Amino acid sequence: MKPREDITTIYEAALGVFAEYGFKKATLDDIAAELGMTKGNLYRYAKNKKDLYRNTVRHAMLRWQGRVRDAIEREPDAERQFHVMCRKAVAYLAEDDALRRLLVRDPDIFPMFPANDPYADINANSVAMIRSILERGIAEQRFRTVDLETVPEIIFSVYKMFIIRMYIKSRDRAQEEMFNQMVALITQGLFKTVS
Amino acid sequence: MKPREDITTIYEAALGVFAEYGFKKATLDDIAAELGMTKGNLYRYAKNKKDLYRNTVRHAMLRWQGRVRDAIEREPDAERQFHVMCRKAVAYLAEDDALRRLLVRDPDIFPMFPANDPYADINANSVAMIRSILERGIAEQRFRTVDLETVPEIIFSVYKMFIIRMYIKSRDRAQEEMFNQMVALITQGLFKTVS
DNA sequence: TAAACAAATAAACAAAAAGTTTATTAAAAA
DNA sequence: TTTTTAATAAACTTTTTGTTTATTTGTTTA
Repeated sequence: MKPREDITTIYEAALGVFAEYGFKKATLDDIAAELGMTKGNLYRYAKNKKDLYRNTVRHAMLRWQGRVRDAIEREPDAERQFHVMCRKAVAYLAEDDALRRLLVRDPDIFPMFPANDPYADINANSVAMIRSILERGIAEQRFRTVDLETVPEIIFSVYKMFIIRMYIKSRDRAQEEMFNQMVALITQGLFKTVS
Repeated sequence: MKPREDITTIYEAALGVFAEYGFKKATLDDIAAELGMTKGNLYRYAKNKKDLYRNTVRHAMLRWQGRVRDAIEREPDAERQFHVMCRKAVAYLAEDDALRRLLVRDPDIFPMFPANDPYADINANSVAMIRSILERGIAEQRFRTVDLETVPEIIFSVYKMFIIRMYIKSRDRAQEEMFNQMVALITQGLFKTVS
């Protein structure tokens, strides 16, 4: 059988087109042309346009999340991990023009109300990542004891909100200042010794 | 009767939408929404979509041309006029993001072959402007005597080509250097005393 | 105030475009 | 060669979009 096109290249092409035109104005013909194939063939990789879009966003978000995860893996303690996580998450998003454009356009990616969040599983991973850092910090007696059910969720929500604010209103010095202050605030509330 | 919407605001809105999406992906609904009216009403201002597009481009080009004309009007002699014309034409285009985007997207605006040029009359004005500068320079005995039938056309064509090159391939230092050299070359060929 | 007029809308219509399905072709592996 | 399936091309369906038309709304003016 003819070797199947790597699904990642499909998502990469789709990401570019969706980011450029938005979901509505992007057509399957555009994406197929980008890939040098016909639109009918796209239906071997996704069951419809909406599905292709969702999986494309999912792919980009997972890559983003993966990069953050990789970055914190090498850090020696929970305090460093927390710090690096906060910094790298924005830094990597800043590098990914396409994902950023989608994030600004599509309110479903980071919804204000998490009910029916199409990317709930991915966001759950992020919350889990935060929780495991907190767990470790508490176990090592570097963090204050906090409720591991609610606090990771809250931290994630606040972080999400700031990212949206930073990019929907064009990123400027004032926004970054607020972001830094927010991270400092969370950090101070969390760490036993403020570093 | 209800006062008619100023045609300039129509063109301004249309310019923004056409520049953002391109002719094909821009819809009359988009433009009407931008103006806070319904698409049907647009047919009081243009006889169809293509016509609206043409007039929109025409409007933007005339404004561009007008600014250049204003800039050279105050200059004291033909040499200064020629110099300012060359400089201001690129400078004003650099300021007009929307027109620049259209110019890059739509090969009909500055066609390689002038036959069936939809903006022939506007471009003719530019040629005429160049010709009048040359006439004046020759009359004042500051320019060499050149053929006023062909030389203005040639200068305009060369200039056009450089503008297209500068913006289709992203504008960079090397491109600007070439542009400067071209202007210098024409100037040296034209002026009796090189300034 | 009422008639006249034009601008704007909303809805209808036609044509084009875009999403989806299917029959067929072609290319690779067994 | 046979089998398998990726890919295509074309058919089909639905939606969108360009265009027209009947109606409404708001101004002017007689």
